[in-house]
Amino acid sequence: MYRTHTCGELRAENIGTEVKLSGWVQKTRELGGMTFVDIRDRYGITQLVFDDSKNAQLAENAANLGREYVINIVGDVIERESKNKNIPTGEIEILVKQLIVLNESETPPFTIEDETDGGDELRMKYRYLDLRRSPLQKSLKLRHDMGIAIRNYLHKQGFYEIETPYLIKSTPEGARDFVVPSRMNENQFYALPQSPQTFKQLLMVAGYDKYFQIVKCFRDEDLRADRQPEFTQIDCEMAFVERDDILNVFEGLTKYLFKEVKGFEFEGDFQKMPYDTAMELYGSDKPDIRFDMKFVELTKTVANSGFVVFDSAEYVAGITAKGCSEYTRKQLDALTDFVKKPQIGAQGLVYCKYNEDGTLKSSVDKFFDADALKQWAEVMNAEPGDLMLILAGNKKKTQSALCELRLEMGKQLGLMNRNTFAPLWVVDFPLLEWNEDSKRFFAMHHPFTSPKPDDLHYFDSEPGRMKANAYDLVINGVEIGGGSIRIHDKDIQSKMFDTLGFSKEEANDQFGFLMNAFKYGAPPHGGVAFGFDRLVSLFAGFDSIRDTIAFPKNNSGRDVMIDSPSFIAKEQLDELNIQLKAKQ
RNA sequence: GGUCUGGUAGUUCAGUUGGUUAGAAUGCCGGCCUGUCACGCCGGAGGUCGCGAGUUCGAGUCUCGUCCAGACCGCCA
Repeated sequence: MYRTHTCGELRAENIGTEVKLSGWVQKTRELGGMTFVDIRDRYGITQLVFDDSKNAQLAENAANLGREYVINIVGDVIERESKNKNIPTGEIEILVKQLIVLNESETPPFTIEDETDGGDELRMKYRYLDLRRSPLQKSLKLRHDMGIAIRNYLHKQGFYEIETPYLIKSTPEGARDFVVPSRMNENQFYALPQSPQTFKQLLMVAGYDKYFQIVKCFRDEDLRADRQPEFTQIDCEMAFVERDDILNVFEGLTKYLFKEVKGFEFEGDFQKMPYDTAMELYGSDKPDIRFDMKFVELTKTVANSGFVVFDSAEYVAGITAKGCSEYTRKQLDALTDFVKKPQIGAQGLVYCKYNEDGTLKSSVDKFFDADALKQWAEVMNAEPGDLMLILAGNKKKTQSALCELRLEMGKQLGLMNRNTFAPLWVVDFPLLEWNEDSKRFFAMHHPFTSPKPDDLHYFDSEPGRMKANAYDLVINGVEIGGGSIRIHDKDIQSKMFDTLGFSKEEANDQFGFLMNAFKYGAPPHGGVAFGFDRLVSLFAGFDSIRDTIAFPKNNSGRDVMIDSPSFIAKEQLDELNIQLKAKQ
């Protein structure tokens, strides 16, 4: 037996008992005749004490312990002479009688402490050491707790967790597939699933009308702080439901998680906002509604002034930053530089200060007199003390630039509190997106998404006008997940493939199994998938999802600890009948 | 595919206009220290300035290339 207790549980009431502990050496503090050693496991830290005058050999052995040695001790719990109120075990210490070194350790390349001195690169290379640190252990515990809560909730609601295969079939739509060669089927490849989409629909056809799975998905696309090549979804599907049945269940799940795991309760129902409204008011399909600062369109208000930037613009809109009329020239220049960054892409920024004394000062006074500016203020709901920031140009680009500016102002004004949670459902997405390069429509969500029934008649006349019965859950400007009511009618599905430019043969080749299934009584169904990693990082207050994952990959999709991906032996390639091509 | 930022001691960083032997903190090693808990004090070791070219009398510093890491744009149904 290695231990009678963990390193985090001994308290004053244990004084006088003999205990056995195992753990890692956090730190040794030698004070001449006396040595203190902190022993750590995932439950906490306990102080060991060695007294030279009582056992000189033992004290010397203790003094020779290095950081991260794995040790096993037997000793008596005693009351500390000087207590430490900062840690739960601070009232007691262990007077050690026996010390066994279970394993020595090299000095780790960074300190195993809450605030480590290690940089990201090093921490990733030695991830198993990084994972010893308490913030990471808390993060993985949070992830575990959330997983359990999700399973409990959905189980109680009558859902079955059903596994679906990882080795599936490559399909042309959507993200790039990760591909796996098949040895037994020469020159053929499996693909790893981008999501279990078609399988969960087949489970609906099979009559498992409430399905879920906490499941890995794989997409071979470029990465970001909140994107990994393999990530985890809470994947769900229900049959005999309409949109609001699904929203209710998963709004319920979201509220349950916040309450169980964070002790946070939402008031009332989540807002439902049509996509068009989200774009108009926030310039984004995932608006951060922790703060207001909505867009106000000014295209008509500012028309025909002689200011060519506005006059020639398809779209002019602005936001009102409360209490910012005192912004200095330097701050305004910085905002202008911000919107002109290539990533933001605006040509310039027009501002108008509504001064405390009621006067108005804009960067375009040459073209607009006081009355005109007053009218801006009225339309934009600005009051003395406020600052109006206005962008103009192509509608789509200007909306997205103004969205970035709004978020930047929210950041500068401290309106994006990590402990505030503002959820909403964005609904009624466009069904299709026109792609200019390939001159064809793409499904905005995926090709199995049902059009809104009222829009079905546009299929032949104006497909681009159709709205989808699709929805996203957005919290604090993060897309937590989304879903849709699916097409369950083989004729509509076939029409959808037509519109997406699939020939009958292609559709049959790629998705024939689904169309076939739909011939045998497919129930109306729909579902949702939440990004589990993102949800955990939102709960943990992280900017990146990486520290919610035990072994994440870096920016380039590499695991720097195991050094993957890697080359494989020629024999392996031969067996797979694969020949590598030299890079051009 | 693109834009930007960074790479100097085990680690985190500083390093001026291109100029003597590249510094600090921390960690590590040795010594002292009986109530520390960021222990303290004294001493010591520790450097391919990412890599390769170039400019120069002289490059950590300037130029070009390249590799690595991070953030973002494109991309991610």
